[in-house]
Amino acid sequence: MTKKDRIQAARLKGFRDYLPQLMAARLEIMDTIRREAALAGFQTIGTPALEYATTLLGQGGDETDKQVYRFTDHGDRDVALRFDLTVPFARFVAEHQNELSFPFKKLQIGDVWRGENTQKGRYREFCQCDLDIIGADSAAADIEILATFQRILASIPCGPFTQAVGQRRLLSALIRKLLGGLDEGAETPALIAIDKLAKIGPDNVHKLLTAIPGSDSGGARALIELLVSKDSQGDTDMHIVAGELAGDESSERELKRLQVVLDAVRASTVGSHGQVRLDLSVARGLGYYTGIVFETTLAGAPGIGSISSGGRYNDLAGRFTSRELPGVGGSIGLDRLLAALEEMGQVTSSVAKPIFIAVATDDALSYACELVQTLRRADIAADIGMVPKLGNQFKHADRLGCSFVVTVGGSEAAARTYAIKDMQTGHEERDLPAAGLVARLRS
RNA sequence: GUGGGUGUGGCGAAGUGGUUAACGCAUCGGAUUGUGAUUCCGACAUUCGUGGGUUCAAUCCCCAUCACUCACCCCA
Repeated sequence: MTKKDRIQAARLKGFRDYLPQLMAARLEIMDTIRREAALAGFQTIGTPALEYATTLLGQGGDETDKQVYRFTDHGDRDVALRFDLTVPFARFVAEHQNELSFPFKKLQIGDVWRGENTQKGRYREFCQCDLDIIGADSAAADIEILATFQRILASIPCGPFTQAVGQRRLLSALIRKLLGGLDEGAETPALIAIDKLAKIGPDNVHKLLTAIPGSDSGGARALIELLVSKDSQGDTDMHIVAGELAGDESSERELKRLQVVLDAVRASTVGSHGQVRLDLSVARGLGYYTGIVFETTLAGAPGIGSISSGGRYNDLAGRFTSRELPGVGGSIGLDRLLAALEEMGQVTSSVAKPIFIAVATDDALSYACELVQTLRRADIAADIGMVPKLGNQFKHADRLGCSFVVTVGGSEAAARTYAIKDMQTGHEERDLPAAGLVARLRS
């Protein structure tokens, strides 16, 4: 085959390969998430990567619909790759509602696809880890979600992080109260503008707000003022918010519940290197949130943006069923988190290095295989030399990072002995009885 | 979709209008056919993203195109 005929080995933009080191770190994070989620009583589910396009489209607005990978399959069906895990979950719940018992706590880890432009920490194929509790509109459910995300991130070596918690209904109430008579449908742009407060600053947000039809400039100023003012802990000042919304019964209820939730999450995550911050300016663009919303950023990688986010939604499955199922949940962007860890130089994994069995002469192969199996049966990771020349086998063992190399040849096979070399010190012991190998390595 | 940047071997990277395109890392082979990481020797780009133009001559100049990348938008 000439060079011209060869196909250029290349990946699609936004799609990644994972070399062993990165993949090991990735799997370790997944393990942590699984472990913590299971400890908190979340059950793992799975859904297909491909769904009917009608299931997925029309949920997040035009912007997201445009990014959906959509095509016609071999049976002429209009299909699409899932864009997130939440919408397929809504379909899942509607379809299996009689087989689930509520409240249902769910974990789902899976890849999703978005055909948007790539950027640092943003890919077209990436893994999300979603935790949701569906079938309960309670402070307890909100607490479980926030606290579990806290615990998970605290178990990952990602350094200090901040979980900023907002409340969509309270924010809406403030917008209605202060911005005056907004036109129909003008609340969403107001939310989006406020969401940018931390990023573009008060003045720019004020410009955006006053550009919205029906909004009041002085009110916008007051709203921003209120959102920016923080109490001694760095939280949005609850007393000011309470004063502003006094007399509005439902807001007072929401406020009280929010206080309970924050107190409980803080109490249950004492000692974690993550902190919870009340920040009512956290709004999140997605339209379906109806209660708490949250966004998590790492202190060590601010440029990466949010690595975990979510909130409460009270009728997610409404498109599929008449049954009203309130839920709260969120997701961790595994690949974005990994990008952050890479940026911080924190990609580590503690995968056990195997004991390497080097085969000095061909007549020892069967004996070497026997030793390898003995080690593996004893739960000790073991690898075997597969290339000619002992030197090459040692070189390979060295590159794998093996601490010990066990060497066997014809004479060892006959005597059922082995030689073992400590790769750090270079010291080798010979003629040890094979029967003691497992015990020798455990010591 | 809009704006900026960059394209030289697996990776990093030098280079110049003119005969063989530095170097480093990685990889492979040997020195050393029962012992690695050190050392030494050797191999590894008919070619500088692609197409066209200028020129006696282009990796280097010009045009186009594509790819990648960063930012905006949106979001994990």
